[in-house]
Amino acid sequence: MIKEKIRKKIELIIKKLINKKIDLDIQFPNNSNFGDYSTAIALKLTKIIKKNPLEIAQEIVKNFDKENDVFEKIEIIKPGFINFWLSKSYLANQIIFFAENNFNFPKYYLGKNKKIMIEFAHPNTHKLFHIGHLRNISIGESLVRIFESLDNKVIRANYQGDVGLHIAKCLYSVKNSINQIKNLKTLQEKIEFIGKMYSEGTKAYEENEKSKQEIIEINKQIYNQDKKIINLWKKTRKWSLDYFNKIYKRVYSYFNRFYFESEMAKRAIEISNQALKKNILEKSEKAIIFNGKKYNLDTRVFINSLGYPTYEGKELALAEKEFSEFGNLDKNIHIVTPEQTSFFKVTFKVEELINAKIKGKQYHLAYEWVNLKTGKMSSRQGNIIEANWLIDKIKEKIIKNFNCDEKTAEILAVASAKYSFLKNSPQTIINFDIDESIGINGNSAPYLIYTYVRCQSVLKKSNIKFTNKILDINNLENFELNLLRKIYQFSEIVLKSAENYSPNFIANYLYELASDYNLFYQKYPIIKTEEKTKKRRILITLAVANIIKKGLELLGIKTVEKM
RNA sequence: GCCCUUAUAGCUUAACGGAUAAAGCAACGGUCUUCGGAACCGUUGAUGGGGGUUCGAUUCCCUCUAAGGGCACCA
Repeated sequence: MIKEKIRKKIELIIKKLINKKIDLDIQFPNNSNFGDYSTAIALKLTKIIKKNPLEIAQEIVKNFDKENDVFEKIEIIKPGFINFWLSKSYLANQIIFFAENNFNFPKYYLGKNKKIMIEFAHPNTHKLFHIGHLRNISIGESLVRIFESLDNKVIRANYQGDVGLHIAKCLYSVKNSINQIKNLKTLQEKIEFIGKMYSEGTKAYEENEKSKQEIIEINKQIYNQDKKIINLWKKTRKWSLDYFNKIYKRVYSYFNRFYFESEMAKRAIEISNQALKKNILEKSEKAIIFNGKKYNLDTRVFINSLGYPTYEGKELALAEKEFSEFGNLDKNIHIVTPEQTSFFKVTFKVEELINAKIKGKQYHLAYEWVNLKTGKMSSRQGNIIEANWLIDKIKEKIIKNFNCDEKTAEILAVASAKYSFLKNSPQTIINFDIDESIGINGNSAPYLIYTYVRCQSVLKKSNIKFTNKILDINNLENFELNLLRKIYQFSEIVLKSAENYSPNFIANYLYELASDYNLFYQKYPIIKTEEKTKKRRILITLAVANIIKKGLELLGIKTVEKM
């Protein structure tokens, strides 16, 4: 990585100047007039070295070994920026790698075992898989692929809630409508049925004291795997899981390990009691709690006064399994909404008090909600947007607007939905509007895929056989040079996405790359030009196509060859 | 009451303490005898208010306003 190279060289120079280590920022400037890499280190050093920043910059540049071939020039600009320009020949060589589908991804590990777990999706059974889950699974799937591309072993985990009051509410209503079950034919009908049962159960719970008591009783029965409810629970639970599996398949995800809340209860109680003996947890009003005051954290209940484990208690059992089933993990990334921040701070603390080895390895990636412009989604209000429904809707729109076949429309619809979530940072709340939010023009997946298809078409028509791939850098147009410089950045953008747990850097990079290519395509002939130029432009086209395909793959998005 | 987020153009969003705040949608105007027009170009338009730190703040700190979330037996 050239970035690291520059960093090390400057660090050495600075060490000689002031004998101190300094935080160096080296970046891709957002304006291409400022070179391929840029640093403001001279400006920062003015405090330490009492000199004019321009003088400091000159001192650094004077001692910087340019290695002839790699750097073309190094400029010092106005207040004290140092801008590095890569040479055309160096860029040309790099582009050949991309044209050969060799992306030179750096290795980036979150620890010495090179093994991480990403825990994502986690829908609750007996409920719909909605667009919030779709955002979650899109982010999770993408991060898995990004970390794998940087040479990590990634374990895909999914923690699904299959016990709890929401299920008791649902089953309460199911019991009252038990004779309807035999009329349910398709999986879709079954899912709609339990959805309806859930909202009826919720209503009964709130409006009728007797129903409420019954639901609480059912909840206990589920925990105890009571014969009175177990078969109905198993049956309806299976419907949900089948439905989830269909969705996972539809969006190209799979998991190495499904965890279920129902498998945690017993162990949760044991671990909590052990922690109680060690004074990590304490007893209060018949419950077992963690007193967070000492650590400036919230106080939370792990075992309730009836002796049942809460979500917190079960999390201890989950962590134990996760950290023991796959060898030594370096990091466990939980992709969960921010309202759980307090919950995770507390459970992480308790877990590391129980087992010091876990310390620092748990990470809560707080991704935000998808809200509706009309308000927050809530199953009680019945304004949930289901993931499948959304994808179907986009699919219809694509078929209507572009007149393409069903198979292509399916790929484009899934791509559009995922991309529209992934192009945003995970930490921003998305205010969702069905017509505006899922783009099929502009900065959208179909635009990227279209660009890819266009490249493929050019490549097919060009009909060039390369004996050896050499990119001729004579008479380079500025548009081409800009493209070379953009192409060059790909591997480092992937690294940046990993470092920040943010697939959106890749998404936005791909969009810029595709825009640059389309502009170039518009302005210059690729095939209808003299031989050397043609070969060069074909190589650029090949590199762009490969990067779009690979980049989308890292986002968990499929491409098509024709559309 | 205490704690945590968030506030960027009409709307939805980008921006790693840096250089002229970047796009899409919407609106308006243009490019077409094309290597795929699902494209390309142009115009209008923004950092909630007030302080501070810094050579430099959308980014860090304080404060006000507004919105969201969390703080013992829900998940």
